[in-house]
Amino acid sequence: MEKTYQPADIENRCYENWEASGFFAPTGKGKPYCIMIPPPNVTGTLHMGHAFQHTIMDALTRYHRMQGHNALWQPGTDHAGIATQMVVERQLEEAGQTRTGLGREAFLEKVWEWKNHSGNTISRQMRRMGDSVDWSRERFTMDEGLSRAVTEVFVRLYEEGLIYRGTRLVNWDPVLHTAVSDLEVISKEEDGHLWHFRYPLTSGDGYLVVATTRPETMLGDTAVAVHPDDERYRQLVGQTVRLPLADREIPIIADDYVDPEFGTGCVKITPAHDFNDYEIGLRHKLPQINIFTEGASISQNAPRPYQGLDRTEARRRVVADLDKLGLLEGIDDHKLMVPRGDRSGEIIEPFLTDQWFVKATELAGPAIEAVESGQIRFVPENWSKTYFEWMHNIQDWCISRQLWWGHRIPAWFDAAGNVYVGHDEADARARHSLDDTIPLHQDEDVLDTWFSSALWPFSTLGWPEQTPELKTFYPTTVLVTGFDIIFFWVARMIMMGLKFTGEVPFREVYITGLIRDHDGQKMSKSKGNVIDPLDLIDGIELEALLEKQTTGMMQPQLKSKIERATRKQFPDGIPEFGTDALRFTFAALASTGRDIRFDLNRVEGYRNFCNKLWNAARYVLMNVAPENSTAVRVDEYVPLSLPDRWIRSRLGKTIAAVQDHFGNYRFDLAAKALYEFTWNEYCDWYLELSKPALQDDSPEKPGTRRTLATVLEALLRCLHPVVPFITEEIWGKVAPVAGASGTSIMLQNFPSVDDFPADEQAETELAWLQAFILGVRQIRGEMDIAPNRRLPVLLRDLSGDDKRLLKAHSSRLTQLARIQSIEILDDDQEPPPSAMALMGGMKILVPMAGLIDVEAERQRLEKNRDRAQNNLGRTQGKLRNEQFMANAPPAVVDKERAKSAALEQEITQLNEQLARLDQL
RNA sequence: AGGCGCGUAGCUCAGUGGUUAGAGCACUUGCUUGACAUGCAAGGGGUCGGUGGUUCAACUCCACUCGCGCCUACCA
Repeated sequence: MEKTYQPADIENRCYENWEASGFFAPTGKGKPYCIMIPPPNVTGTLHMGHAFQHTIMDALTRYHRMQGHNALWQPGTDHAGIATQMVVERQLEEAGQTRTGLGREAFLEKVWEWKNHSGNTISRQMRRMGDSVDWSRERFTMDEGLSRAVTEVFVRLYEEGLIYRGTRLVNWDPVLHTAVSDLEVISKEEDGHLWHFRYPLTSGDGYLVVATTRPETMLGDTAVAVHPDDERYRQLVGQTVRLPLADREIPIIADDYVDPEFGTGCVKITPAHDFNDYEIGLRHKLPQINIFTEGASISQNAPRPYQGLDRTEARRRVVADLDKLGLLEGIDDHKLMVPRGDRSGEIIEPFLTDQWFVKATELAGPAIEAVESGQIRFVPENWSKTYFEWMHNIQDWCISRQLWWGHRIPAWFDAAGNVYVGHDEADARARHSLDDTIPLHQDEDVLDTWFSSALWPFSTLGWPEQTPELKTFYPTTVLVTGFDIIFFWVARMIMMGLKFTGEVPFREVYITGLIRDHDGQKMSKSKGNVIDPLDLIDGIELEALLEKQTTGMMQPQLKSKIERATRKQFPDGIPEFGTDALRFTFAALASTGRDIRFDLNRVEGYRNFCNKLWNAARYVLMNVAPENSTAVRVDEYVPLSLPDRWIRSRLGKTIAAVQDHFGNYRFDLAAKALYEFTWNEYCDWYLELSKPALQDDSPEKPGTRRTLATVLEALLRCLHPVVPFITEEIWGKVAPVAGASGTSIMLQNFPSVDDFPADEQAETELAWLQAFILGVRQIRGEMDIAPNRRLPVLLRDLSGDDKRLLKAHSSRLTQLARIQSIEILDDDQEPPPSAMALMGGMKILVPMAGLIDVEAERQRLEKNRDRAQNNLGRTQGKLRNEQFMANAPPAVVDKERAKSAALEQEITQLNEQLARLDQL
């Protein structure tokens, strides 16, 4: 073995071997365990959030596979309609082509080409991460099978009246020329203005003042509204005003919606361009005048002078023209929420169009019930509130998109505009008894990508066919995803799953935190703070990293800023950490919080952990490998020493803890338990304790060798779900000497607590040993005595146990504490001036002669005494408190009594020793 | 406006109604100890955001409060 762990060497080799051997496929035996991957955008790349979630899904899958479950981690990707279409359009643009120039069919060919080209990126990343997905079952939302599921669902929902087509106000992206769902609109506060306009009363005397943040929409006003109880305007209700510029007469109406306190208490009503106004318009049967085109310039429904103007230009002209007419009352600065498309970044227009909708309210009921009843459990539980919050206020879901890339809506129109829905054109005709002579054309639009994603848990398993996989793995076990897509995806999967399979799509939803950068910022391309997980695995030079951060930017003006930030954050680029270190980091960061700051130092720490494990294995192999000595016998009885018994007991408790934490999705605690056992117990203590026991003449040698190997072997299995590569590599070498066999660690059983039962006596005795060694080390450390200098040690006031344990373990003590000699003083023997450590009643003394500074020792003892004194004060305070004595459980009182006695003894001993120092 | 979360060591974070509140990183001191300097040993560092309450006992439970953040819905 190499002296340090070199991850790159082994990781690729390992994975290829696993994959080629078919180890990722479900075994077909045992309890089904299934995780559906949240399908990433096929043309994208995996970011840190994916890497994080994949680590968790893979750890769970490997863990359950090792528990003997029939484990399936189902991989796949989605077609990401808008995002992908945008990318391909941009590529066309660079080549001097346009989507419309190419035509639908040719364009789609281009998209498929791009999909095939870039789709590999994700699978390459996943393989590098060690993801044990069943590649043979990989699915894509636009696959034939999944597309059939989409059509089936659409047709059935349509026939049940749960999908309808209608003219509604929707969120319209005027750049992408498509409707988007309300979830795809990001509203942010921006600086704007509030313009006050005068609308002259038709009756001739005076005017009303309305306020607006969007002056250009006044061209489509069809009313002015006031609050019905507003005394100022009550007598005007029913009258009309003359809409300036448009020169239309519009009514003054009364509606509760108006807040009389805000502005002037008069609101202009533009039903075709505002969601609230739209509702008011419906209530009052107002006309809807659509004054925009699909590109948000002024349409022919507006007065001629404004037609064709862009919306921002139209705004300037409207304001200027009103000003000219003396109708501009004033302009105030005003902060308002501006809705922008999450893809285009452009201001979204409420826009009146024909779209397809899902009646979400009807699907929501059972979906709410499924979580309320506990059929689906959110982890952490609190996220169910977010889910309920949204589900109780759910709006109909606009599912049509004016795009080309996606599932084309299975609806056909005749010349009269009648719509016929079916699985395909022939089916549509058959269902509606239309003969072939009637010309039909298919709806041009496609479905929202999330529509197909909502079917993912069952469409990937073959639905609508009743496949064996569906029967076995559905409902799936757990969904692992981020809180940012609870509405987009989780809720919709629950609704669709229940509707079409009658069962929940998953039993549990584990909601992960969001990976943020070191400063707590969300990682995004525009901030230039995204990290490719592969760059942490393989490392990357600063220059290459800068190049990566600043290419393909949407806002090139930020380049220098990003460069500076990158140089500051990663002055030397990123070193190679390896997959396992990254995975361990993700596991360790997976606590219950919802923001996770990614800290490079943590990765480094866990890289060191891998190296520690590697070297522990090196040590074990040096000592157990048959070529160095006789083979370790695992099949016959050998006596086990105290350290052997102790480490086995500790391992058993670690295994139990890890199982517990996996069950509760506390990967941070699992990682911590594994880290602490490996480093602080196995390496720091057991390996050190094994050294004297491995001397040739030691009777403990056989037991120690066996324990070294068997504990390491089991530890590797315990670690494997989190760090698959290094454990596989080491296991291959350790298993044979530990009496284990098999082709791969990933097919072994997870270690069992039963094989490593608790041994409380061994734990107590080893704790004594540790305390002794620590006592001596403390004196050595604080007195600055060289580590290689062997110390003479005197002991006083030993209990029977002390004597017994000392006798049994003096050689261990001598080695680990680097002791020259141990001498037991009788009670009447006056010890020489010494530094002292206390172990219960027993005193450990290190004679000072030439070694120890009296003043330093005095300070050390005083510090210890003061600390003890403080504690004693607190403890005695409690014991003097009658209420405490009366109300606290007896066990707690006893504990305080014992503590008090021990502290008193300690203080007495320390004071005596301090008095001795004074006499020097 | 409503909902949710966070505030613990210099930094990133665990934590429990009753241990001396922990870890990693950083810091100080000493060490090339035959697995590992990606290491070993010892050490310093926190009135657990604030106030009040419940309790024999609060970092932990409750109320209020300050600060930060997120989500949903918004007053034109």
